[in-house]
Amino acid sequence: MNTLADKISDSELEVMKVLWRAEDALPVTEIREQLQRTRGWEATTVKTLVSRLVTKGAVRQEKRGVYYYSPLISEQEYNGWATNALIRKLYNGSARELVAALVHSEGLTQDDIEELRAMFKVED
Amino acid sequence: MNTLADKISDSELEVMKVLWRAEDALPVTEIREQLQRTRGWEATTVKTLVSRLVTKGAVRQEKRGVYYYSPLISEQEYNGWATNALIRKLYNGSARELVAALVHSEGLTQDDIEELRAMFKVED
DNA sequence: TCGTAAAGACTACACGTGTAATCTGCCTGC
DNA sequence: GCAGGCAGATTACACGTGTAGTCTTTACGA
Repeated sequence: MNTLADKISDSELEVMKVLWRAEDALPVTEIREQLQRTRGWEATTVKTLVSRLVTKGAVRQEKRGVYYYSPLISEQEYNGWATNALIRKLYNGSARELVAALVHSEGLTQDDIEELRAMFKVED
Repeated sequence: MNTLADKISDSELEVMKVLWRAEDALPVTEIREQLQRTRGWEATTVKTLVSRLVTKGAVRQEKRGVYYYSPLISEQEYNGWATNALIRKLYNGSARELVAALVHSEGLTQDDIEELRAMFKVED
């Protein structure tokens, strides 16, 4: 229902994405550098976001001279939670309804549909 | 990108749902009654939410003695926008990725999958 | 050795949101 | 005609979020 996941804000999510992409823990300098380029954020902004994530328990902080940060929740977990939240909010909790809506509303291209059909064949 | 849709808050969405379910415009009294039961909200809370929706342009207000309210955006539109926002935020803009994630993560039951397969067959 | 820069902590501040209370004017029933 | 109640407008207020600035400590280079 309400876990860590729905407490991560949009800006914080950008930080999570950086951490998810990294294979190892990152010092804030690294995170900052990426987000400075991609989002134009100031160093302190990034620091604030990282701190909030630590407080929320979504990111671990470990001291190796300077602090290094690594995610405590995986991208799959997060995406799963967020997606389920949407499904509950908009589609009466039915994932099938969501997919049906996508199919009927041009959210999917013909190619997507081909791929998905293949996927469904494999699934059982 | 950013339309009306992403400006409707969670509480406001509850109001929209009431309006979407109604075939005709509703006076605030009606809306309030439903939300009082289902959500336990005070009358003024409901009024605030409705007003904010009017300000945001998501709901139309017309005076028939007392004010009557009706949605200016449909549930399909809204769901479409919100779903696409999620897809952009979490799945690199690919609806197919979203569906793939659902299939792989037990979001769908076996029955759902059956139904979806049928749906895909019909789709082309 | 002293200044300067960087890391980290603390503070800031406006805006949206959830959730309401209060005020004011009007209509209705006694 | 007066009181009470309801519609509508205005105000409230704490919390999260986006986006930073400032203060403090520490280490390094000149």
